[in-house]
Amino acid sequence: MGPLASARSEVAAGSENGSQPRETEAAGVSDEAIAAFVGRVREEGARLYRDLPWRNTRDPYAIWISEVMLQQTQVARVLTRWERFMKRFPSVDALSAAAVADVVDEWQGMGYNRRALALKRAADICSAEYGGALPTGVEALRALPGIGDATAAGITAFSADVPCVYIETNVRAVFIHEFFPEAERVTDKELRPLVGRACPDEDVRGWYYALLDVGAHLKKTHANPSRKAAVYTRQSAFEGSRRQKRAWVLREVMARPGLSTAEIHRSLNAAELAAGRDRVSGEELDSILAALSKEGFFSFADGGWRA
DNA sequence: ATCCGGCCTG
DNA sequence: CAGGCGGGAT
Repeated sequence: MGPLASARSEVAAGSENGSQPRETEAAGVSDEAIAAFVGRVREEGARLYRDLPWRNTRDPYAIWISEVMLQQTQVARVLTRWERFMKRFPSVDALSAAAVADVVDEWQGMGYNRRALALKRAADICSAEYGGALPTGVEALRALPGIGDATAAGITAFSADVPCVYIETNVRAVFIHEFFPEAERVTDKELRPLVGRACPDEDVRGWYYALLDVGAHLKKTHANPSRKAAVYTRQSAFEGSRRQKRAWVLREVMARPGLSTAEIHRSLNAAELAAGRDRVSGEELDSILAALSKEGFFSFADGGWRA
């Protein structure tokens, strides 16, 4: 029995449950249909293959960094940053030895700065507990900060070629397009058995590259099928948002360590006014500083904020 | 405006 | 389960 036995039997069991509304649409998919689908994706994936730099390594660390960067950041931007990051922090131990501020600094421009903190924390754990290597297996990876189901499976598939259920937006797009064409809302719980059944025992890495490439292509030629995923949510506007101010405050403190709250408030208001927006209340700035401080980006000492 | 090879917290 | 979290490319 391979590691996906549970996913496979889940489907077998699910097919006897006629009360689920979508059984007729997807869970009743035959093994032959899955095999045909796999063949088509493999074929189209070969034509659409993207030779991305992080695909030319099996180093779990390098792949981990790429997977975290690719969490909600598009390939085109990661392409401009992955090698630079790898050069500056070439290994788990190098990342662990670095200062938090340097990791956050390197991350600037990637978005979702929390990922940099999680990366650094996970590196510390790996350095201390796993001798500077990443743990193996989805479970152990999943336990590290910043690594969820998708990233754990991605690292496992791409570095170890071990069968696993890797579900992210491109994979969702392909499976929804193929198996849930009429559905309005598809949950990962519904996708998981199918993704598990489709995953091969060998060349897992090639299989998921094909899925990613076909999914990315699908979104260019069709309305994004991932929009029908239950987890799909649209984000509120960035311009003028708290998130924008928060990112601005972090950059400001990184650039000019030791700033007082009042000084940050003054320059933030200047920036907001220059952008044609209202002043920011002291309460909002305090709240932002408290959040950034609590999350570990920086702290207050000697009258100023610094990383 | 849309959306990105998601994760974490309440 | 909902909401917060970046910022650039198209």
